Formats: sequence, structure tokens, C-alpha cells
Amino acid sequence: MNQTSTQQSPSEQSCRLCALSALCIPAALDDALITELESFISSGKRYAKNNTVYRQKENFCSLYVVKAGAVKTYITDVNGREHITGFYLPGEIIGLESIAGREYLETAVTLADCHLCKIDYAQLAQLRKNNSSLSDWAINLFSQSLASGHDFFTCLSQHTAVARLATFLLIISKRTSRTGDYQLDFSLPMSRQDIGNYLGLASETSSRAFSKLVEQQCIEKKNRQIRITDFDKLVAVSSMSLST
Amino acid sequence: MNQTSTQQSPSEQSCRLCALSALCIPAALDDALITELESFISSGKRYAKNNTVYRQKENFCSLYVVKAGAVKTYITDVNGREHITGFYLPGEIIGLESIAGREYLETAVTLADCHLCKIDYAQLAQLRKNNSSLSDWAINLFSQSLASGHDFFTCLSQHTAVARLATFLLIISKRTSRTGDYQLDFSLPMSRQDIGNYLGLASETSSRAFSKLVEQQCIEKKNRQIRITDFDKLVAVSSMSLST
DNA sequence: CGCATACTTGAGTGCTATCAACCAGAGTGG
DNA sequence: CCACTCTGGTTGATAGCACTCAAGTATGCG
Repeated sequence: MNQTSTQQSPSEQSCRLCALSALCIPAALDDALITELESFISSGKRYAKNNTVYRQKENFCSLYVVKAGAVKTYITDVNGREHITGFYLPGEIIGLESIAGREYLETAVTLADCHLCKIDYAQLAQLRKNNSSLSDWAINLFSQSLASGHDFFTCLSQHTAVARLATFLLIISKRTSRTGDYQLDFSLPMSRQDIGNYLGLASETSSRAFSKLVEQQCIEKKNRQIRITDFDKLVAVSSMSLST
Repeated sequence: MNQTSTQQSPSEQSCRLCALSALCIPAALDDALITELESFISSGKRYAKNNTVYRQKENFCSLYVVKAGAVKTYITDVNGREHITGFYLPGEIIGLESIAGREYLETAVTLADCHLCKIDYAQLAQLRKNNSSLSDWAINLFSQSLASGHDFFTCLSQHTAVARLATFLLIISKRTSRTGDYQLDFSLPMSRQDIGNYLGLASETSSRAFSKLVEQQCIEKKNRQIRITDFDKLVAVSSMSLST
């Protein structure tokens, strides 16, 4: 179950050919630098489902870009309970919060079979020294990452379970499309339990919240496949407070 | 009430003399660069209490370092409700999440009379071009900022009000000291209402949670002045779950 | 098919939001 | 100096939502 293979399909060898290149590091670089970059990127490494990418407290050495699949990160508290801190979809980067501390602050686990690009951070930092546009890119990336933390705030600051879930679905819907607009049909890579954990709800409660959204005809669902049938109503529910 | 003055006390004119310089930008720079840096920093600008530093959706132009006082940031949702997203204590920097989007994502308001250093971001980015150590500094800063987002996760993933508040107090206690260890005596710059808003609780509930912590002899309180009397017990309470 | 896991749904308890009253301190004006 | 007011904080009673325990259904996999 925990085996990792490093096979690469042909189309995943070069950053230039990667469908995600516009979102990833190469967008900031010219051809010569991409070649240099590729020298220390393990492109499209495959991970089976439920595979651990890195563990909390391990030495930080690499960032990972999700090429395909999905990843969750969680911290383990003093009682041994896991708290999911984020989900990562294709085009998103894992490990940023661990750069300063030199060790991973979280554990990262694949939610499905994944392709991940592993980026050696020390070499990236070296390359950055002589290429300030790469630094600009990095700083913008961080800022975006901080900004997406706001999504999380938005979820959790909603008091009712249904509102939280609605907000969560909207966020995932937007992030799935990668174009900035909302994808009305999408598939959730994570379990109800994971969603509940992330939103601070019991898994039963998140399940009930799904049922309620269906009942209110905001969405249709078939297992993890979601279709938003009434976008405006979903938005309304997502910003609904306890006392309205 | 809303007047801003730009007086500077003599000791607040130079970054070199600033007590926070070890935490701030200058730590990454040599003397010559500090001089350049100071040319576009408005050092120690004073803001009265309840003053707005910047507003959500305004054009992003500057970062702010808190020299003295405290600042809260919040987003206003579609219903006009405010959700506090962070508190900033001396040595901390405001505005990082807004760099990528070119506009401020939040509104920043002073919780007390404040001294803030305003840093023109465009000029900082320019300076960064020829000084890669400044980029290194920036990237570490961002990473730390992401990491401190984890504090927030930690707070909200606790289910009970008392556990959330205990976690919150521990975090503030640590950040107040600026040395990494916990300050047992400190003063909260924000109201119970603000704490409640931040933690997703009604202000009455946060007040009740304070009372309970006193009752359990974890802390003593006199208005906003807090003294941690039983650190270990406070830690225990902070990681307590609903079912223990 | 049988097992395991994920998900759903039901019933009861408990925590928190709400509404409300009350208290303390600061600032105001007589 | 003392009422008055305003704000922030505390405390009480009630109702509603979510957690828990529990049972039952569906899905997937060997």
C-alpha cells in the first residue's frame, strides 16, 4: 500500500510541456533557466493513494507541486488527533509554510494517486540569487498562498455547518477550474470525514449538511461527485448567519 | 477621533536605533542599504486608537510594521458582517497577503494608539532586485507568516470555547514576548468581542470562557490584564477535546 | 459473495447563541 | 462633587444546533 514508484509518462518529462506550466515556476523564467530548473526537479513523480509525501518534524528539503491528484496536509496535536490544515489540487504547491522553520510543520498525504513534482529548495534558492524575477515570482506565490488562507477563515467564520460546507464547496469549485471562475461539476477528492475535520465538524454533521444542501436544491451529489444546480442559492447559504 | 498625526519621537527616526530592528527588515541588510531603505520608510508614524490604516479593496501600495500598539485586520462579508482575520503585535508586519492581488484584501484598524512604519512596496521590490539577501529575508518572512496561520488553525480546530480561548491566550502570550518563550503576564489589546469574533464565538461566550479559566485557576484576569498562573493546566485545557 | 470502508440517518445530550439584565469604569455636564 | 450616559464586560435563562452513540445502507475491492 505504501510503495512509491518513480515512473514517468513521456509527456511529463519537461516543464515546458507541462499543462500547468503557466501556474508553476516556469512562468517566471526564460528557456535557459527552465533547463537549469529541470535539473533539480523530479518531474511527475508518482505517488499511490494514501501515501505520505513528508512527515511533520522531518527536515525540510523540498517543495512539491501537485501535477495530478490531490493532497491533504495535517498537523498532529499533543493528543495524537489530526487536524487537517489544507487540501491541495493540481497546480498548487505544498511545503511553503515550512521554509522558514527548516522542518516540515505538517504531514502531507495523497488523497488519490498523484503526480507530484519535487523541487529541491536549496537549489531553487541558489538559482534565485542570480535571477530576481524568480524572487518576484516566489513572493507573489507566497502572497497568494496567504490570501488563500483567507478562504479558510471565510469557511470557519461561518457558524452553521451548512454555511461552512457551502463556502467550502464554492472554494473548491473555484480552485478546481484554475481559471478563476466556478466549475459547476466537480469531484471531491476527500472524504466526508476529511471535510468535517477541516471544517471543524463531525463527519456525520458534514454528511447531514450535504443532505441539507441537496434538500434545498443547491446541489446534486452522487458520492463525491458534486453538481452545483443553483449557484446563487449556494452563495446565499454560504453567507447565511445563524440568526437569519 | 479619527485624526492621524505624523509626529515622531527622536528615538524613532532611524531603523538602526529601533528596538525591533532585529525582527524587521534591517536584520538582512548592511549599513549602506539601511540608509537607502530608510529613504522610503515613514518611520514611526503615529495612529490614534480606532484609526483605519487601510481599507479592503483599496490599492495596495505599502506594508506596515507595527512598532508599538496593536492592529486588527478584518474582512467584511456580503452581509456587511466583519470577520477578524488577525491581530498584529509589535514587530509584526501587515499587508503581506495583499501583495499578489494588488489591492488590500482586508481592512486594518488600530486597537490602541500605535506607531507604524510604512514601507513603500514598489521601492522595496526595486531594492530587492539588486540584493538577493533581501529576497531571502522576504521569503522567510512569508513562510513564517504562513506558519503563524497555523496558530489560527490550531485555535479554531479546538471545539470547545474554553479550549479555543486557552489556545488563543497561549499564542498571544508567546507572540507578546518576541523571544519565543511564553510571557506569563501580558495585556490583551483587543476586546472580548474581538476575541469572540476571531475565535468564532459570541462575545458572551468568550467572556464565559475567561471566567471558566479563572475558575479552573489557569489564569487571573483584571480587565484585559492577564496573568497565567498555571501554565501546564492552561496547555492541558487548550488541547482538550469535547469528549474528554 | 463477503468483508471493509464510507456514507447516511435517527435519537438524545450538551455546548453555545441569543436575549436580557446587570455591573464597572470613563467621560460629560450640571 | 455627583448624577448621567456610554461602552465594555459579566452573568443568567432559554432555545437551537452540533456532537455522540448507534444502527443501517451503499460502495468498492479481493
